[in-house]
Amino acid sequence: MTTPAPPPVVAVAEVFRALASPKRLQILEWLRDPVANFPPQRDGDLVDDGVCVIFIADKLGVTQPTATAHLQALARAGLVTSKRVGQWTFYKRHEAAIRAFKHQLRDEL
Amino acid sequence: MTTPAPPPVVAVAEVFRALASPKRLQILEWLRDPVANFPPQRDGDLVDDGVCVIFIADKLGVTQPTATAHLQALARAGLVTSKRVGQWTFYKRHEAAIRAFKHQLRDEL
DNA sequence: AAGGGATATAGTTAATCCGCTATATGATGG
DNA sequence: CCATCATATAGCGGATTAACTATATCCCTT
Repeated sequence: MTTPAPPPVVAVAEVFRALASPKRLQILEWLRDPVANFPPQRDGDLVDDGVCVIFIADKLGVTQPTATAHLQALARAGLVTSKRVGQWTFYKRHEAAIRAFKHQLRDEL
Repeated sequence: MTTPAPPPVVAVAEVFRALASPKRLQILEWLRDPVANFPPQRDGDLVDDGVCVIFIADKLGVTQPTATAHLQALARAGLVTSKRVGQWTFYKRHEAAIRAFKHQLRDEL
């Protein structure tokens, strides 16, 4: 499952819902600097492609399906994108969407 | 129950949780301009004191206890303050806390 | 083509959330 | 005081969430 780059139109409340979880906030924070927070990856660049699910699951201390669910929630909110490369799915921050969300808050909150 | 003015120290995730609800977002938006959004109030100034629970419940289309629960959630997150005056409890936005939260997001999100 | 590895999905359980009704509390006004 | 009004709390049912295990799918490698 690969999430396209253009930020999906998502209700503000749904973005907040995605952010209303310490685990998901933790993921977003780690993804700000993947090289510093995750081991080297063979088949994809940590920065350009993103981080594979298992690294995130391990570091979060949850099983792989649970990590997948968290990452999909973030993707539905448009905060991360996913990129399938072979058998891996790499997730990374969708910086443009995050920036757009912050600007929206500046006006609407 | 009156909430004191100084913004309580609240985990970011809890603020997001409070914001992850269309009804609560609606309340916050209405409270940006109480005079435009609510009828005149006899025993308290809409702007200075805040808006009473029943006005908000009616406009939200929920019962009074449900509105109280939403308002308490917002208060726990530090986004609104409450002020008891006689038999009324007036709620209004805690602008300083909201501003502080937005600044925090600018750095941390 | 077969085995194995990475991810996704299905299904379960416990916990939390959201709405309601009923009731308690607290203040006001005859 | 007593009735009433505004708010808070208690308690309940239905819906969602978060975690898990088990399994399916998909892709690579041999």
